[in-house]
Amino acid sequence: MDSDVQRHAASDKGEADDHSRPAKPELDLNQFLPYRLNSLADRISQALSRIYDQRFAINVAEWRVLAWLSHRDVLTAKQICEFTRMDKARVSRAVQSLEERELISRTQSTSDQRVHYLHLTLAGEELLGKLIPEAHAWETELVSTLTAGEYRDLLNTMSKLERQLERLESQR
Amino acid sequence: MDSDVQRHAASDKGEADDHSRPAKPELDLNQFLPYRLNSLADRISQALSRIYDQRFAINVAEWRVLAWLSHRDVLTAKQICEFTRMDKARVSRAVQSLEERELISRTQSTSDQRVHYLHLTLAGEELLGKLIPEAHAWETELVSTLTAGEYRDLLNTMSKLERQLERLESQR
DNA sequence: TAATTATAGTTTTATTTGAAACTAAAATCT
DNA sequence: AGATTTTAGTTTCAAATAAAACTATAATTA
Repeated sequence: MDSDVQRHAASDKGEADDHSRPAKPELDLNQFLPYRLNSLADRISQALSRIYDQRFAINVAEWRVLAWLSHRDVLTAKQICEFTRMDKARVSRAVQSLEERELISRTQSTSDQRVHYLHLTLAGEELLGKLIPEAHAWETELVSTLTAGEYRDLLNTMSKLERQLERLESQR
Repeated sequence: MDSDVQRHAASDKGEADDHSRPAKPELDLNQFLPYRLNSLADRISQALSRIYDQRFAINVAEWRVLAWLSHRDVLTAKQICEFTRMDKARVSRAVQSLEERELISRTQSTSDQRVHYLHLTLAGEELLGKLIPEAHAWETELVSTLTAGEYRDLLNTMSKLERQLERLESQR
């Protein structure tokens, strides 16, 4: 394959047989999981966000808020931060814009004046009624070349990586 | 084949008998590949970029440029754009900053005054000499819970998705 | 109960980024 | 050859974002 890529150490640099100098390090980004994962995710995200954006004028943050609300009915901004792992400022802005467009509404908690319960409005549900099937259809097309087993394994492997990430992050 | 993947579109909600109100759409983001992939990639990228950033004051764009140069010795900015799929402005800035720090150097092509050949300086190689092993070690830890087969399958599946993405993108 | 600390959410500030405009050089066309 | 278009790379501009400061409430503690 990419056999000859390996070669070309620190070769022609002149200091010739210098012992102290470290061998030329090399990294094939295409074999490097973080890079591969990131660029794949990026491409997918961009392709999909074209749907959100062009057809519904929704950005990714807004889409995530809506999607979680479709799933959980009532949530606070804090919870959305946790679930989506988005920054609270980003969530705050998404919520604000969705409320302005009356796709969601907020009701202040009586027991704690700081928290606001978020829920979809009818308009929000209607929008999701169109958007979700489209998103699903797109995903289906994307994964249409995978077998059911491959798809399942992919999600499983991703879960494993997530758990390991959890461990690594808690260590530091 | 990809049987059960198909399902759960706008399926069970049956616009059936109820005429006026649309059935409540629902999406479980945790089962939605684009979301899962994106948040996993994001977390990995962030964790890893802490290494680049804290220990070497390198951002992700710069890291990618360096990594490709470790791999290919001499590249133009254009090529780096293609390989990394990064915006040319972003590449331009990364190159600029790396050159200022003398981690890479540029030599103008004699045959075409517009292009500049980029290559690592000795300092750049030295930095990579430390950074690459660390990045590799981190990746190894990350995937340490996967079997060799799982890891291979993951990369394969990702390649499939990339190819499909290519197809989908060329269609539109 | 008063003072301190923590929490939910917003706003401000600075940075990052992509898109578009731009520059200079090359390639193509007439 | 001169005019037009393309290309490589940079700079400018506007939008998105994260981090930090901030506001208002609630919880803790002394």
